Amino acid sequence: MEAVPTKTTIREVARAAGVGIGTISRVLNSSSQVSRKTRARVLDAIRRLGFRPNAQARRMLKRRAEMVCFLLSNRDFLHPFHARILQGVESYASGLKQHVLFAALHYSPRTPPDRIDLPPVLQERGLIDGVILAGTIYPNLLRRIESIRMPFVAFSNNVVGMDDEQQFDQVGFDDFNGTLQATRYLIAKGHRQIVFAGDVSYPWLHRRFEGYRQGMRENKLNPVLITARNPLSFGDFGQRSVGRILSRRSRPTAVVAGNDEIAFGLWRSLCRRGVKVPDQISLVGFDDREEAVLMDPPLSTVRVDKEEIGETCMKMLLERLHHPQMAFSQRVLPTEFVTRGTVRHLQ
Amino acid sequence: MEAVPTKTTIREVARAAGVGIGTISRVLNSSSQVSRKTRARVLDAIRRLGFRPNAQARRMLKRRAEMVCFLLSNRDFLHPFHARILQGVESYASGLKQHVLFAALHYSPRTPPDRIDLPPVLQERGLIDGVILAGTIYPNLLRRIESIRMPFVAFSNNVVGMDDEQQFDQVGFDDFNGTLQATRYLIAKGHRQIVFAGDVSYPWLHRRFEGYRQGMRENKLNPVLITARNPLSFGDFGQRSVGRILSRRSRPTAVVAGNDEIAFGLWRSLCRRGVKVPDQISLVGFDDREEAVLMDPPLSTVRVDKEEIGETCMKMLLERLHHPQMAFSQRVLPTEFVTRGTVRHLQ
DNA sequence: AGAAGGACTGGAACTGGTTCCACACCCTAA
DNA sequence: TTAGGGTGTGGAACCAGTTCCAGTCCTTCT
Repeated sequence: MEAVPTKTTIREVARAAGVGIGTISRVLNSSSQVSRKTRARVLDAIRRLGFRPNAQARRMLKRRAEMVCFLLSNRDFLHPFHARILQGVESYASGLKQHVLFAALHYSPRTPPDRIDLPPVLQERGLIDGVILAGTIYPNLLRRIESIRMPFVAFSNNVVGMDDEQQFDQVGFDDFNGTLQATRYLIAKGHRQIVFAGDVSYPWLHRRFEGYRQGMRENKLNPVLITARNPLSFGDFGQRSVGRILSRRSRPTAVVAGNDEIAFGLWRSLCRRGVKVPDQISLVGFDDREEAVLMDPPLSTVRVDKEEIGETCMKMLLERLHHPQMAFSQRVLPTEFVTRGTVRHLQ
Repeated sequence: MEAVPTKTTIREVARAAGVGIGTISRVLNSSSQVSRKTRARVLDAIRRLGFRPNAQARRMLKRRAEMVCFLLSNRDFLHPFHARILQGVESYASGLKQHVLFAALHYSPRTPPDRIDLPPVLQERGLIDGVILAGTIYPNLLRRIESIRMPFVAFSNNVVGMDDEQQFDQVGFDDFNGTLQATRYLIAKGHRQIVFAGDVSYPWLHRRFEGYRQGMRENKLNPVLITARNPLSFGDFGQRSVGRILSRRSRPTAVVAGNDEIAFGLWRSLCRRGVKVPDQISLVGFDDREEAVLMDPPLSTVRVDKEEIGETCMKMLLERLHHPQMAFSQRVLPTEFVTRGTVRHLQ
């Protein structure tokens, strides 16, 4: 930590150690053979001069930025779900001496691909090796990223409007089996009148609804979908749906909410009407957001390992970078129903 | 978007446009004079060849990475507060074509500075121009960052254990005036028995307590501090404090919570005991986290503009980079009490 | 007409690493 | 004794930009 000259180059180190520049490079990359004596001399010179190699120069030659971009689309803030994915990406990346650039983007699903104004990171060449797409992803963005030949991996649960099985690397979690498990659990606890609350125009909520439906069907029960028109938000949707749920002829004993925000909205509205959860009605959510534990009683919900999603995205992107010709892969991570306090055992 | 040759250099563009390489560079940097005709020819060649300049090469020459690191310390997850600061940093940065690298770090306040294992980003030279420190900051980390001569700006509210007015660039918000305003508001609404709940061994909670105390004193009221031993978390602290608050001889009519998490814990425990907020007791928080609006009734609290903190950090860091010799500056951003539903007008 | 000045342009030199070829040296085998 | 192979080393060439100096050309002034 003594007087560190602002810049030292390998040439100066070479002079100080009385060796050639190639040798310095070899020592730095701890690769090919350098004799024990020479290596020691070089390391000593490096220490004396406080030399730190210039990362930019190496990157230029290596044609690797050792950096990926985490691109969050169409979210006005980095909410806990995506924040944890980012955290997963970063912690895995830093172990491999890879860096993670954070960028945000707002675009409309109707903008033509080549008119999407990508963040500066993606406009320059060589700055990053690849992109991890998070947030809501529409086909035009994917096409745009493809057009600049940027390798990418998408967090697939929020992909919207992809006609058929479009081919790209993706990582997601299992919406279908999450609600299937939750529904089976409710049925095992004696529930028969179970409704699903959620706007199924969102593909991920639709998949969750399908899981619920499967659970109902395999038990010869009648699936019921509750939707509201023009909700302001998921929470608002939950609050508005309560009336329609309670007023059904045969009153449901349990609700499968499309996500935790909806569950929260339902719960709040139920509280206000004096309907006790879980005594009078049971409730399960999906996502296991922080709020799930804040509710009283804490919400039984479907857990998703967000860090693992991030880690898997990063892992897959690195594979893609090393094998550009590799076939596309799609990982679906398992989800797990967690029992807390909002489901009552009937009978 | 036709066939884009993987790599094109300015020399090829120069050849295609029939000009010299210097001219290409001048056009790219839109700086010095290039005749209208030449510029058009060059731009056309760039478009035809699908040329995108190599960012690494420019960075190397310019000796600027145009990149800063957002370093989050000692948080096991990027919670909404810091996530929004990051978002503020990024949105301001991207307007200036600066990039933001996300990195996390865990360290103990007792590790000697030179033993702190910095993330890879900070170990290489030239990768980033400076650092924005967020999360909990102890003196040893600051010393470490100084020792590698890395310009930095710290988000100062969570700085812990800085003996005297140590000199460095910092941005924070006004803890003192936040609770002062909140306390004055409560007093204006007729409250006299007001207590403060929070563990004041955290410097920021201590400052908030001082603001509360000031508010009480200037109205000749007696400040009361409620603390609990060994809480697991702020939420837990809130829950545990309720007993001590309610059992006071002259029962308080209002509680100033050290932060929203404590307020949430208090509220929950009050609900359980059947004590109505705000009918039987008023409650105010601090931070304006998302949860504040989820509570029922929504929490009156002190708002902090997190995006603005991020933006100011970035702005200050850029100034520091342009004027390395400039005197250190400390910005304190204002806070604002927001009225929602948890304060009752007495009398 | 000639000089002076400004606008524009070409390209060599440069940045700070990596790569690779040539070469020195030593040891062993023929 | 000489050829041959392996190990270790020096440094030119390179990457893809920027910088800057010198030179051309065209005005404008004297």
